[in-house]
Amino acid sequence: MNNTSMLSARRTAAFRGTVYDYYKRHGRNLPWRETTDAYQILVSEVMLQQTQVPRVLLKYKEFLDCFPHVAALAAAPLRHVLSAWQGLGYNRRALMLKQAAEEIVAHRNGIVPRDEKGLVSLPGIGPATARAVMAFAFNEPVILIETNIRAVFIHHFFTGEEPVPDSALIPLIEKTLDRDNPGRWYNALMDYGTFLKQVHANPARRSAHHQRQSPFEGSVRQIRGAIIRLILEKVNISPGDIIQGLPFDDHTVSETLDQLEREGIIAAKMGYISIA
DNA sequence: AACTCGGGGGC
DNA sequence: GCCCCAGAGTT
Repeated sequence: MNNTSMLSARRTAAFRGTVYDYYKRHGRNLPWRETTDAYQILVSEVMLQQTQVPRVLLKYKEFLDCFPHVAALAAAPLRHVLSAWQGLGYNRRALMLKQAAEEIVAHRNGIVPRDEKGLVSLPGIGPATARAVMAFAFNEPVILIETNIRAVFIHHFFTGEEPVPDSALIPLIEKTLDRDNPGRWYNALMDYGTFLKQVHANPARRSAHHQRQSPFEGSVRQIRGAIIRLILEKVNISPGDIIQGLPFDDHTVSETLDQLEREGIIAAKMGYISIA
């Protein structure tokens, strides 16, 4: 009952109807759905990696005002990019997005790749982001899997089953894909998945690929975020100032500074720390 | 396959 | 408190 051969044309049509019916009534109006500009969509997809829609809404337009096209982002100082990124978390995404923009300007004539291979070759862009850009910017009929889509297919086709690997979802996604408008279809799936999570225990938790996060309080990533904020506030700051200014273990802060430097997010020069 | 990377809101 | 989030990179 849960395999592809049992997914009849009738059930396929019914499933699409359920998803599209929800979308027509309760679909979200989101700014990145109002454009087909590949750069603007790429920015939204990177922001949305492990970050909820309401949070991205707070920063998206402002970010595009600061960096309206790929050349602007490529040419911008990382400090400005990180400032615009504050509130989104996972600061290295901002670094990689800027590096991707630099690569596009330097080696791709300023044009965002249209194919998965080209997109995935860019820093910070994996298969999910690449396919999302292909679906939403270029309306390509790719097989897109992310947490909302997992929620929908696991809820509808794998009742009570766990764990559910993506390999079991792919044939269903393939079969039910609306090839007349892949972009609209995936938007509808994601909105419907968000809805399902509100009324059921998160079905995506039954994905074989689901992973709980370690606690934030007391974590290294808490320290990393605090360090970046401190450097953005104060232009000339020494490692000692940072260590003294943060309520965390001195040695851990010191090692975290080294880590951020190795990643190319911050730089040490003449006894001062700055954004790289 | 398991772990790390932010930050905040829902419950 | 615990949970999650339009994932990617590293080991």
